[in-house]
Amino acid sequence: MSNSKSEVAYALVSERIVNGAYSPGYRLVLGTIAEELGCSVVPVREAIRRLEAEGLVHFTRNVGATVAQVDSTLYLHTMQTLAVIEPAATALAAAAMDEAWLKRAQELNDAMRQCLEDFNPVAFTALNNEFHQQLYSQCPNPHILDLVQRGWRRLAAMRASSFTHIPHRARASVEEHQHLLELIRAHASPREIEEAARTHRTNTLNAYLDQAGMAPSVI
Amino acid sequence: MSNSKSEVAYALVSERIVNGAYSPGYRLVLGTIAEELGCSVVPVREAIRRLEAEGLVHFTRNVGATVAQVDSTLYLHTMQTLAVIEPAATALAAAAMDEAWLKRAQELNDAMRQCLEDFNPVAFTALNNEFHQQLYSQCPNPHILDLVQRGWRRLAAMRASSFTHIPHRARASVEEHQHLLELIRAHASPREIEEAARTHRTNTLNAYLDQAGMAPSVI
DNA sequence: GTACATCAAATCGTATACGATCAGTGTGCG
DNA sequence: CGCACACTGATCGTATACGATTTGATGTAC
Repeated sequence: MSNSKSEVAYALVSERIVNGAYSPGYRLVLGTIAEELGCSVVPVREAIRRLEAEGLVHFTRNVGATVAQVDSTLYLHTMQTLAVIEPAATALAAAAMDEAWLKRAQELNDAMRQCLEDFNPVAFTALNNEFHQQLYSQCPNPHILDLVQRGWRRLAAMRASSFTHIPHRARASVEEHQHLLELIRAHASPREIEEAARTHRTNTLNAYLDQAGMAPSVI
Repeated sequence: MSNSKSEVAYALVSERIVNGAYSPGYRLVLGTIAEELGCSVVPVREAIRRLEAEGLVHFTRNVGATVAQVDSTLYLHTMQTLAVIEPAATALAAAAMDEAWLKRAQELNDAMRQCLEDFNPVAFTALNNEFHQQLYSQCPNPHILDLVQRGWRRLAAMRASSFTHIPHRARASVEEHQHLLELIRAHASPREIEEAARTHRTNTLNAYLDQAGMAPSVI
């Protein structure tokens, strides 16, 4: 028995938020979830508080928890944070990347390119997530790695509200990925790699901001 | 009654860790803390889990919690994370900085310079913290701001082993602060400000690493 | 003397119970 | 007719109780 009940509760609620079963604003009642899980409210409570700390749910004392509402400001803030952290994680990870890792990343990006031909945006998004994870997963700094993963989780949670639909960025993304891979393959300096990764992320963020009629991010 | 008991417990334990009353490795027993607070273990448990999420305590299932051990690796990771985030926070905050804020920051740095003359390292460290907080506190992105504050809290918790060991950095710090202030005053680009702030932090980190006989940080 | 099984104390994990707090609703008064 | 206030149902916050797990020690066999 490796899992405590509070971990089970955490996994369940977390999963449902990320895959959209609980949409933003949905009210999370401790008693109801506990009943569904066949346990008492105590472990559920702990799970909810953990989710609150990650920003996936909003919690008000004596009132209860709801799945975090997504608005463009929240998206901006999350994406901006990721724009700072993920490139750093990638740059740190680059040193630890061997041929096998690079090969896998290259395959993922090639598959993304294929998705462009096939007009398959769902697969494209999935591959995009996997590609980025492949790049930063070797980051030797666990704090930074953790922050990046949290950021992506939050983005995944708000994917349901179709914030990430910026189709005309897809082709440029693939090219920017390719450039990044070539820098890593050539053992470019960490700063160059970080710079390229940040440009990639900032471009995506600004494409969204532009579409929403907002000013571009200063970072 | 604005504070719940779990918040009180959180504040108490947190305070004791940061000010050193609970030193690293100290065993945090739920029942004992609950008794001291005059409440049951449930709120204490929640507080401990929150502290775990922040990295201030280490928690093992069915065993218990201890104050996080500090080693040079942990210091490196925390400092490296801060080296990525804090400069970004400062750059974002720069746009929102008015004259009053700049003036206050200048006063703090001048006071630090005075501490150099007076050989007052304790006051110097306190002013240093305040100076940095002054810089990033106006950051309009609450996620980034939160991450920076958590980083500083962790450093505070391990302060015993950090800043006091690299006194020769103090004078350079003041000069780097001054440079940063001048960039902000001149409305330099966010990237320039970020670059200067990162150089400042990386220099401090590398001074520590060098002294510890470790290789400099790649970021 | 060492290795292993067994046991007991300490501590955590969770269930249940009850008091506290809040949002919504209805009623009385202005 | 509108506002203020008390009431009510739902839900959270915490106390208490007990079972589950770990750890370290003790005893026994080899």
